[in-house]
Amino acid sequence: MGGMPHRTSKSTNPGGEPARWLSAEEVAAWRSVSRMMARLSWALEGQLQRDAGLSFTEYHALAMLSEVPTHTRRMSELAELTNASLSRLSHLVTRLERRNLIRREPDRDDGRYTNAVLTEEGLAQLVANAPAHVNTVRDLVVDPLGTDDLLQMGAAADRIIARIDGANQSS
Amino acid sequence: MGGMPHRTSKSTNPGGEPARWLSAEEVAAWRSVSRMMARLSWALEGQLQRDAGLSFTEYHALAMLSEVPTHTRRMSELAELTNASLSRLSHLVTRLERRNLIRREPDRDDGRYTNAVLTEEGLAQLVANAPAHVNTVRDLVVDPLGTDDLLQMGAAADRIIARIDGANQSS
DNA sequence: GAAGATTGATCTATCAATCTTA
DNA sequence: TAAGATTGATAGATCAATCTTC
Repeated sequence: MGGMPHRTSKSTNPGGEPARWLSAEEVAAWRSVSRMMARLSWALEGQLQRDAGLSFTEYHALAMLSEVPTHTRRMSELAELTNASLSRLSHLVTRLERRNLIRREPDRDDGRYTNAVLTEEGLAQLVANAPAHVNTVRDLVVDPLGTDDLLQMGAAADRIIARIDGANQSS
Repeated sequence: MGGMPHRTSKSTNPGGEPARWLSAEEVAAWRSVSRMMARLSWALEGQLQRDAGLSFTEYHALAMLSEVPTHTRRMSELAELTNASLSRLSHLVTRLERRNLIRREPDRDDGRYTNAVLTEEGLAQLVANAPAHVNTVRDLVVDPLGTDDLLQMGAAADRIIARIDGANQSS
C-alpha cells in the first residue's frame, strides 16, 4: 500500500556474485522484452502527449479516478494504481490541479488522508481522449498479439510483478 | 537506424474515434503488462543505481560497447541499441565521458560520425557489475517465467516492436 | 541540402527532509 | 511516534534549434 517504495530498499540479490549466465536464446528473449518495454512506453507516451497533452501516468490518474462513482481516491491508493511513488504522484497532482483536471480535499474522517477528486473538466478530458488511446493500445498490443497471447503475457507479467513485490516486501 | 524518432511523428491511429473497446479480460491482461513494465524498469533501475551508480541505459551503453572487439560504436548505432534517442544518448555519453567510462572520437573516414569508445575503466565498471545485474534479471524475470514462457514473451515482444517500428516508418 | 550529432531551455522524476494529523 | 502526504534541490529526458561534415 502507498505506491512504490524508495529505490534505497534492499537489493534483490544479497549474495551478489557469482552470476549463473543466461543461455543465448534467453538473452535474446530478454532483450526483446526490454526493448518492447522501452519502445512501447515511448509510443504510448507520445500518442497521449500529442493527442491529449497528458503523460501516460497523468492519463491513468484521471482514468483510475473515473472508475469509482465518487470520482475520488486517496493519494496513496492512486499512487499504487498508477504505479507511481507517492512523491511523484503528489507533484503530478499539483500540476493537474493547476490545470483544473483534479482537485484535492482532505478526508473528513481522518485528516491524514488527502483525497484526489476528478473535476468535470478532468472527466471531459478523459472522455475526449480515451477512444484514441484505447485504439492505440489495440493497434500496438492487442492486435499484434491476439487475445490468447495477450492473456498469456498478462499471466506472465503477473508472475514477474509478484516476484518484485515479494522481493521488496522482505526488506 | 539512428535511435528513436521524435515523438512528434504522426499518430498511429489517424482515424481516431470511435474506439472498439476491449473485453474485460483483455483490459486486465493489458493492465498487468503495463504494471509489469513500470515495476520492472523501476526495480532494475534501482538495482543498478544502488550497486553500480549507473542507470539502466548507461549500463547498456557500456554493455553494447563491450560486445564488439574494438569496443567502439557510432553514436547513432549505440542509440538504436540502447533504445535511446540520439539527443538523449549524446547527453548521457557526455556524463559518462566526465566519469571516464566512455570517450568520444570522430570517425577517421567520415567526420560526420562520432564514435563512442569504452575506456578501460568503463570496461572494469561493467565487468564488476554485470554479475549482480544478470542475477537480478534472472531472479525477477527468468526464474519466475521459466525458459519456455520467457521465449514466448520474447516472441510476443518482437511482434509488438515490429508493429511500432512499422507504424513509425509510414509517417 | 542532408545526415549525424550536439546544445540549451524546459519539464519531470527522484531522493531526502519535512510537515501534519492521529 | 508512525502513517500519509508534501516540499525543495538535484539530476535526467525531451524538444526544438543549431552545428558540422560530406
